[in-house]
Amino acid sequence: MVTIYDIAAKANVSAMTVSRVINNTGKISEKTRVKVKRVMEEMNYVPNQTARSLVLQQTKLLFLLITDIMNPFYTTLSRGAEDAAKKNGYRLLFGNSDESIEKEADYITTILTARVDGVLVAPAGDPSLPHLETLRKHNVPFVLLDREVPGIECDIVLGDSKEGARQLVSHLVAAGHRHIAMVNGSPSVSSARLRLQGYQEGLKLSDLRYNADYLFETSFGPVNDLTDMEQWFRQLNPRPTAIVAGNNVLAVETLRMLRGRGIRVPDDLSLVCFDDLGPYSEAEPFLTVAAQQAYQFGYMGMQMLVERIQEKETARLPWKKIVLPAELIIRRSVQQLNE
Amino acid sequence: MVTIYDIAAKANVSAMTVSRVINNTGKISEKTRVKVKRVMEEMNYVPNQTARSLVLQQTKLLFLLITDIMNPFYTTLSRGAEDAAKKNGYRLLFGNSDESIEKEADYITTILTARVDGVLVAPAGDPSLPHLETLRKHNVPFVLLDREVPGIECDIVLGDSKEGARQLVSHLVAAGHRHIAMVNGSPSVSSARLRLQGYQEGLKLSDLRYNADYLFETSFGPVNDLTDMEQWFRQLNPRPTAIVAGNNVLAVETLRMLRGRGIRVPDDLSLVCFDDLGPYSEAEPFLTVAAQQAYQFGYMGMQMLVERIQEKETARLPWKKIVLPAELIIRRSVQQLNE
DNA sequence: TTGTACGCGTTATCAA
DNA sequence: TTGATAACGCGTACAA
Repeated sequence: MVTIYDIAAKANVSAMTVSRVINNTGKISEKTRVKVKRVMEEMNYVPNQTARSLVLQQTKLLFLLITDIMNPFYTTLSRGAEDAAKKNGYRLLFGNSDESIEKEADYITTILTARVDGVLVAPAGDPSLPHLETLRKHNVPFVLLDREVPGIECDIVLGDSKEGARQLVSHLVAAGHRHIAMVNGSPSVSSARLRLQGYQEGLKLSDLRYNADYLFETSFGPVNDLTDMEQWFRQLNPRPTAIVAGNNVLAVETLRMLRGRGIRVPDDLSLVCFDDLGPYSEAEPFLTVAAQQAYQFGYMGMQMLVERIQEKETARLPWKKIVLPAELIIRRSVQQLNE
Repeated sequence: MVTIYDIAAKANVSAMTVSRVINNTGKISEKTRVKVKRVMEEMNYVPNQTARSLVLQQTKLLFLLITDIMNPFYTTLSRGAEDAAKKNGYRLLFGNSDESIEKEADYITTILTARVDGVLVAPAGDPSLPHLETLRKHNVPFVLLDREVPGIECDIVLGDSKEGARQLVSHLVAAGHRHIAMVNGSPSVSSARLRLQGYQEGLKLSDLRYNADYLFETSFGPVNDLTDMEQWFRQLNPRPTAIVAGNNVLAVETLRMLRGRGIRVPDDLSLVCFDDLGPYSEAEPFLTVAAQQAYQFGYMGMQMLVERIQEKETARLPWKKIVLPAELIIRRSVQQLNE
């Protein structure tokens, strides 16, 4: 491994001078600068970030913890975070908790030992609280994404889940639907709770009664075994004419379940959901959705994180909260019942 | 920051003893071990991976460079790599080159300065050669994924692109298609070249003539502007009855282009592609594809990488090459022309 | 079983 | 404008 000492020796200067050339600090004569640069080229010198981090007490490394790397919402969000990180001179580590508190705990350990400068977290749910407290205790700045965690105050980027869900229901009602079921994420996830509330409010606004039997709660991630959902659906009476899915993954899973039972969408049943499907929606504009600005979640969250890191020593700013609206995109998955 | 010295002071032992407790090395009396452990708990000690890396000359950090984080093939592959890395006690950094040689170059720098122990690379294309040579020069073990790069010898996991493409064509021919076009990735990407060869062989096997006009070459990534593809398609004479897409992203883009022109699949035109669409195919089994074992690409590639890292000092093993077969999955995007 | 001295590669501080 | 020295937190080698 080539070090600044190797460079220094070959260039007949001290290691410090080499360091100054590398970092553009201090005053250096043009002559030595050129000479040192040339030697660095010759020897294929690459600075050792590890040693640098050790003395500078910062890694210029940020971490993004998402809950589902297969979900286009999160991959799009990741692109936003990546772009913003790069723009600010940071590198980005990704982690994928799979909606699991246990895997999340592992990543928290990784984050602490890797001494990253900050973290962007989409928490697995309310039980993430101790993880966030750990980060706080160790002075690791973090910004929450997409989900609130009761008990912790921090910077956060959220979607307007309640309003989005309300719009989805209103859209269904306007199309003549009266029996509207919901397949939602776990109630331990704040966005799931708000979407349920929005669903309930939407019903109320149209003088429809909320029926708990019409609600199926699972995880926001892929559902390995559909039998529970199938059983829930089979015993619904009367059978709903429409289903609201709490997110895109659950919409896909619901679609899968319905297909297994020979039920066509939208002919036999209408389906809408939160979050868009990325490129698939463009290719095949099928699902009517409340689309979130996924890229912005990542980009703005990263901006907030970087600001928080850089203002660490200065005045403590109040926590910031950004709420991004969801946009109703009407496509073909809803049948018009009232003509 | 709490260091082993702080622990040592409070526990009335030397820093070395603390280090031994942490790493379970050397002989330590049960009494001091318990005492040290307790103090570590009390003080919320977290080992400093940076300092550790500096002295051990290894980071236990691996890097996965993919070319498209929005592509289900790569996200699935990532899951495989992640699982295998974790199983081997490594952490994983992700990077996304966006099919761009320039962004790839940036990541190569990141990789070198971060001093990761090894890299899994899906190269952007043949021009990636200097990047790989840089890694080689700096002694960073790497394994190539999905794409070969002429001029470099290394471990690699490939899909059987030629055979997969041949199968897709044969399937179309069997359905009565005679005018089969192809939308493919850049010829500077080895898998694109092989898929083109497979396409040509497939035609030949059925005594069909290869017509260069029927080939449209672009990037394997998202196509921002569809006008070129549209123009290509419009001037085709006779108009093909089927299109083979070089990967899933291009299939989606082709679908988008066709939709823009009011052409329905498969009614007006049939479409098949390399790579599956992940969960979407399950929900809506539409596209007929040559599916690759994406998860295995990542998992096996990571295994090879870890082996290569660990055998770095011992005998130099010959380069390994794994070729994974593609599986034809027949769905609804091909119209039967011959009844 | 435990401790001391040193080095990993870099930068900050202070002196020249 | 340049250099010598110490320090970042940890683990290895050797000594006690």
